[in-house]
Amino acid sequence: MSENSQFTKNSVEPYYGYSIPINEFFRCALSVDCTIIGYDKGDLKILLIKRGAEPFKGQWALPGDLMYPYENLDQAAERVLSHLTGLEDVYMDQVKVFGEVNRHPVGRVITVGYYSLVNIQDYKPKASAWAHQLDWHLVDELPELAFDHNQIVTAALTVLKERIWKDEIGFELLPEKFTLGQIQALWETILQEKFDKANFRKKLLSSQSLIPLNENQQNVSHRPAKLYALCNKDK
Amino acid sequence: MSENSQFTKNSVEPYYGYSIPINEFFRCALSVDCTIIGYDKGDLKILLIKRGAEPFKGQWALPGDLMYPYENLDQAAERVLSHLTGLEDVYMDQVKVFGEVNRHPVGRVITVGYYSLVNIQDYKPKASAWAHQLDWHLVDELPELAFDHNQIVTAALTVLKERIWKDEIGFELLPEKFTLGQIQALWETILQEKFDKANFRKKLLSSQSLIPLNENQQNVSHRPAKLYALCNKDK
DNA sequence: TCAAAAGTGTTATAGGTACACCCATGT
DNA sequence: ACATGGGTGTACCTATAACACTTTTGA
Repeated sequence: MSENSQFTKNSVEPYYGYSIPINEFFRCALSVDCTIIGYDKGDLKILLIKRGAEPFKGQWALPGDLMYPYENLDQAAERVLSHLTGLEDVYMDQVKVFGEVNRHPVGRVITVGYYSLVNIQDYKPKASAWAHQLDWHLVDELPELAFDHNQIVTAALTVLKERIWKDEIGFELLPEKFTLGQIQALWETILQEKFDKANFRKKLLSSQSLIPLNENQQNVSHRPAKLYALCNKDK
Repeated sequence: MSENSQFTKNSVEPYYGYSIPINEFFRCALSVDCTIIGYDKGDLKILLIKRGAEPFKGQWALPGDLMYPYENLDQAAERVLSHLTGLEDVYMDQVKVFGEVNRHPVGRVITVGYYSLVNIQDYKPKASAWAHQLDWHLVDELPELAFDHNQIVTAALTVLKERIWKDEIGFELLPEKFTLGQIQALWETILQEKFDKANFRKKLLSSQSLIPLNENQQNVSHRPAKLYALCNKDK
């Protein structure tokens, strides 16, 4: 039971027999919070902002915003991401809704968690009034975040793990041209698991989702690897 | 862009630079809509109510309700289900959020889709003021539903299919004691796919999630099948 | 010449598919 | 006797796991 509500469970009847004025229901705000995941030299990172205003002023948080009256949730999430990174057409998806009564001190704010995968090389930081400071943080060294944002990150990473094999995502975290070794290292980082090199590449190549390029790695102190590109997804 | 909003995209700035009063954000309501799935003699069914009030008066809809100020989303969903069926401790899970701007004619209502699985035999209908009429409808013969409820049902069924193997759910739709043939028929109905009898039972029995009982089917005009019960889930 | 990572082949095994067959019961 | 669904065994095939080996580069 929330302290910021004068209504108790016993005072209400369900549906069309509302014991409180209908207007009392229209007092929620919706927000989106984005877990923006990047990959850099073998490490998974999350883009965080330092909050410039109360509540949780000075604390790190996921970039997010209230949903405006004219937009739907997906649009709000895309707006947050594009304002922050300047990137458009980035992979994004819903994770889960977080609706605990007291999760936001200012009022009843229900948030929808999103996650997106960006290639850190493409990312151009755009500091702005609402994001005084923003930085990539190592995924296993996250500070304590504002609100329930640590929970949102955890849920986002779980969803990513579940979807990586099935939907063949994750390539968004790599440059356009990549080697099989890079994919393997990335998936091993995400799934926290080691794979046999030979078996991994057999499986990946048989999936028909990679295009082999006529190009090799350069300036590496070992046999240069063949570069691949992602097939335009048909499914 | 919604017609019931006086705000346009160009008039706003993101986050902490709000160009509209903060109160304008706290005008949403949250609702839950439950896709209650049952299984009866080889058919999947969904429990629908006939709406007794505008909007969409007289039209079939998913049972749902606005979320009260004192409760969180899961609690709201449990309340809807328990008021409707009298059942407690039923399998339930979030499906997805539906937040299109104009999805609800009365105002900005964002709904969270839930789905739950109930054994029709245990179900005791509880007609009430808000549900004048309620009935099970065959899943492939659903009428046109109020709001975006057809979309919610589709999403719920997709989630069910995705989770059935991984999480070994679906048993909730069967009586406490069941035969392997019954499970196979159920899964074939849900997944719209036929399985080889021998292979299906090998796979299921090797999963260690069923307890064989010392009991058989009775009064069937063929060899009576052994009854099984679901193992208390440990994972 | 060495380290380091790319890249390939071979074998064993587990799991899945297809299908044939027998069993117990009510009518 | 037969229809109906329960229940089992076997042979085959494919996916994958384990591991050994060769190749190409920079230092």
